[in-house]
Amino acid sequence: MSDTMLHNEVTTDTETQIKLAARKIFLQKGLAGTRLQEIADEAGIGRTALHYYFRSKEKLFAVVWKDFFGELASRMPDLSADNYTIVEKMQLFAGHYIDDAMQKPEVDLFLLNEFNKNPALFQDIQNMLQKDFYQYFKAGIADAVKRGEMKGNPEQIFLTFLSSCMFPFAAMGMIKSLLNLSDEAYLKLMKERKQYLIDFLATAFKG
Amino acid sequence: MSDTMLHNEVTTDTETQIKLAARKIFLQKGLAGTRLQEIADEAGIGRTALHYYFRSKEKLFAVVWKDFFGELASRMPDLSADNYTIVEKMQLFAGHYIDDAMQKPEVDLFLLNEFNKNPALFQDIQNMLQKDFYQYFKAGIADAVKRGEMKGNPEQIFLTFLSSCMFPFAAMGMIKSLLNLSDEAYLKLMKERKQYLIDFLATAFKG
DNA sequence: GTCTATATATGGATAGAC
DNA sequence: GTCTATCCATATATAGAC
Repeated sequence: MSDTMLHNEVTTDTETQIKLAARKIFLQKGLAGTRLQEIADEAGIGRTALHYYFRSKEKLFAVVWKDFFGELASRMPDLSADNYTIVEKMQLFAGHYIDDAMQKPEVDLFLLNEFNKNPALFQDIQNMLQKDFYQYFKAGIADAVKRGEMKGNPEQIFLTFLSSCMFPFAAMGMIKSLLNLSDEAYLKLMKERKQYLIDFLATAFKG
Repeated sequence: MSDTMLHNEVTTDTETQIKLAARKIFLQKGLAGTRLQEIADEAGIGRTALHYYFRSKEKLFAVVWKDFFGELASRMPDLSADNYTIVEKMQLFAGHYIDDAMQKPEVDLFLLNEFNKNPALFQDIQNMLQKDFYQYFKAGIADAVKRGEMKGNPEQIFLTFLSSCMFPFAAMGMIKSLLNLSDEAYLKLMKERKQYLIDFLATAFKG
């Protein structure tokens, strides 16, 4: 309680430790699968002390979820410049996405699960990147279709595009089993996938 | 205990009821997320009575998992005939896959989760469809690449192919939120996707 | 303000009633 | 053979100790 501690706390204070621990466990196990005990152990704190800092498991999850989503914006490169074609923007996005996902491959399946179980979570982040992200690409794709540069329903094209980025990470466990890959071999495959996807996107939707 | 009941039991006996209930709940919630109470309620039986029919939760899951996988073989059309090109085989598979997945769209995310959490589950079904399924398509794609009919790494092509079939169902919740779709609109989009994918696969990997 | 002892609920499994 | 009363472990949350 000394005055000297008042505004000097670094990012290693208890509250931050808890947030980091919670983030790690929630990402691995999801909301329902996470036990507060695990978070407490990871944070090096007593189990019930968590309730002092965050009233409940749901409250803690809500905080982590918001932090987490702000950070996810890094998967969205700056596409505001008009001197890119929609295909180039898709290539840019795919490249950024894979670079980022390779650092935290658990994120993709986590997102699918939490959105699936709790659609309300989407409301929380409407103002962040998601809604714009879809409308942005859909409009660009629709334009390209009109000009005859792409073939097919813009919604379907968008889904195929998103699938090709997200699925290989969301399905990490299945892919490792199915293709019989070690952790290293899997990461190598994902690294190769960056260039593959950029090449693929250049022509895939021309029809 | 009368003799008349011995071999006459239909598929509505308690054991079958439990299996059906377990299948439904496990698919929705996964192994870890499922509470035996829910299965018991769904089956109209006491909670602890489950232990009489199936010794433990894991045993019950194992039974359901096997049944479930046998049934999944329906997503694999007969591709043995040699008079199909690999592209035609991919189109056939995609069509069957979407028809089947529309009947039970929870299956895809369930599979991703269970394979991710428990790689050992894969061993159980090695003799069924999966291993062959991958090697089969990979070999066909590699041949097409050699002949110059396709461009790119066969593994990446396979991943993109699988992504385009599986992801739209695995990400159902996210897609409904992101595209702002009702249940009906989502199913309509998936129905359209069948023809879209068949058209897409015809040219997507030509490079 | 920070954390712990304790309460309450719920999950799964066993032993044994009918 | 079928199901229930009960046990034990674990989960979250509160009240209160320091």
